[in-house]
Amino acid sequence: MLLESYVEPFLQQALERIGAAGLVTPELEVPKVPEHGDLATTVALQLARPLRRPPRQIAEELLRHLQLPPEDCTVELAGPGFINFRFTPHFFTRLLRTIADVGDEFGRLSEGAGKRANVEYVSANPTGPLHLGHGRNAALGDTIANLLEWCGYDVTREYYFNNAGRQMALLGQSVYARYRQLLGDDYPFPEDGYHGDYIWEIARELLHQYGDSLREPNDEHLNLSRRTAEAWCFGRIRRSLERMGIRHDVYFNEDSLYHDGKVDAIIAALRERGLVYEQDGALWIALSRFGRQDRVLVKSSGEGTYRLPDIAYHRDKLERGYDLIVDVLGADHIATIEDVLTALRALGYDTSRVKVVLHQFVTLVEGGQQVKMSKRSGKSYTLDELLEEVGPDVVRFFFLLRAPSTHLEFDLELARQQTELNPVFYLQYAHARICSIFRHAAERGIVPDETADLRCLVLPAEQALIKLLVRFPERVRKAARLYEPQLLAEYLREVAQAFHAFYHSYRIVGAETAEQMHARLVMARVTQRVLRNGLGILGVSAPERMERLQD
RNA sequence: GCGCCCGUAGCUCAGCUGGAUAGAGCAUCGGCCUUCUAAGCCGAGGGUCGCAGGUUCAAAUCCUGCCGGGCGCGCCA
Repeated sequence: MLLESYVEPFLQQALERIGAAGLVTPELEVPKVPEHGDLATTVALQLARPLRRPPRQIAEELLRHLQLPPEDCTVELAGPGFINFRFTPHFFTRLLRTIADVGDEFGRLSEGAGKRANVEYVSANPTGPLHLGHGRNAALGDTIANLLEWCGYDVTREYYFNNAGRQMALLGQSVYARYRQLLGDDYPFPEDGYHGDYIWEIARELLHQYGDSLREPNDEHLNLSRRTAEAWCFGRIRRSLERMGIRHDVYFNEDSLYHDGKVDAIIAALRERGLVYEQDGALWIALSRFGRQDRVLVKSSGEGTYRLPDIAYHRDKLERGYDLIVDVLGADHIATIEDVLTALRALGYDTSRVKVVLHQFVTLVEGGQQVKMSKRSGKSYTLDELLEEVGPDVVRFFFLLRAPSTHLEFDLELARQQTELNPVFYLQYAHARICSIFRHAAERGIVPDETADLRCLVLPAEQALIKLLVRFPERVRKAARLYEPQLLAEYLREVAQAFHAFYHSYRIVGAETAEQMHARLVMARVTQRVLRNGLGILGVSAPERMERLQD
């Protein structure tokens, strides 16, 4: 961003001089190989057609009009018509000075300042412990929220709590059945009941609290069983999330939508616009008018389907006036969320503020065998177990390393095995190393000079690191705009790599001159900030020291 | 059958709104610790980017078709 904004005016001017302004939008990109410079543009190639001239000739002419100060940047023509920009070492040390002066909060952006964003994530049904798929959703959603905060948004983290409907009744019945069985009664277990071990646990709690006083299977007792189960599951979910460093600002209860009339209001609004009709005793929403399928909103039993409160919930979020609403959802919600948004558009809402981030499923592999995850059968591998085995940093990083749109194969054996060599340690180690350098300096009574002259940082290893450091804000922006945290994770790996490489070849505290030492300390400080801030966005800790594993 | 996603190195995956020689980690092989932490550094091998067309000066990237895998498509959530 810094480099681009420096070049753009010069390029624009050159385009005007050759009479090609407006024909194409001049784009600048970072070449893949360093030999091609720090920035490149393909405008000459793109202009070949409209100008009906060979691209190299256009490039040559542009080159004559590109008047960049040679002490900052040199320009060259390459290949079929690329124009490459190469900035001078001095230019980069000046940039380093600029970003060093920004301070600890380097990377913060202001484009979202004054705007409010709502990020909804996890939103797992309170019918059991979280499993791995929820873990991915949690890591992704929380990181997206962090990214938006770094872009300046005022972010609300929200959990939509599905505590109404048939599934909750079923959960209560399952627990009640186990409770009765604990009492030694031959009580039938519900057909599609929840089979997990935790159901027994909740039943034991019920027994512990109420003894055999709930033996009569009436509504009150079943309701009590349901509420106990709900509270148990919710508490367990919150504890799991807290272990991952996640805390939502708002827990939105589905049943509140029924209590305060928001569900009825949706029906009334749809009816008013003629968007619903009755058939077979049920109330349908006419989505086929908008290229989708008609769906049942209210069952013939009088109960609403889940789509109904979902619409009410999203309407509520829209009416709360957020500038941006992000839904982080598993791939199985694709059809549903489209129905919801279609319904809201039909009601006259502008849904362009809603961004749906879909992530694919997590498949669990153990010993080359795929493990099926099903909550009802109770055979799922829980997020807690994973957190226990590899720790929160590894869990978060593992989930964030993949693009949301790709399927994530989670190999349990590999995860256990790789605890000691997980890529996350690579980043943390670079941070710990820098902390160690500052400790070392302090032990020697060295006070880093934050205002040091940086012009001596001209070695390739130093320049390579600086070039990466100046890109941090832009990478944050990009990861945020695309909702793809793995872009940031990959960038941080590059930064760590560049620092490790520098560290291996050169000394900081033991540098040849004091000037060099202080300049390198500034560079190390900025690297430390980038790593700490970047890891913070990913929700991964930045330890000040790490134990040596081998000798 | 219809919809969404994926197919890139032995394995798991990056590849930025099309760009110059396709990358990383792990695994394999070879070097490097009297030094601010070797959870590190340097190097090597390893690819018909699923297949076939199309658009383009330029395709892993965009379009179409096919093959293979995942997930949805309920008066379940």
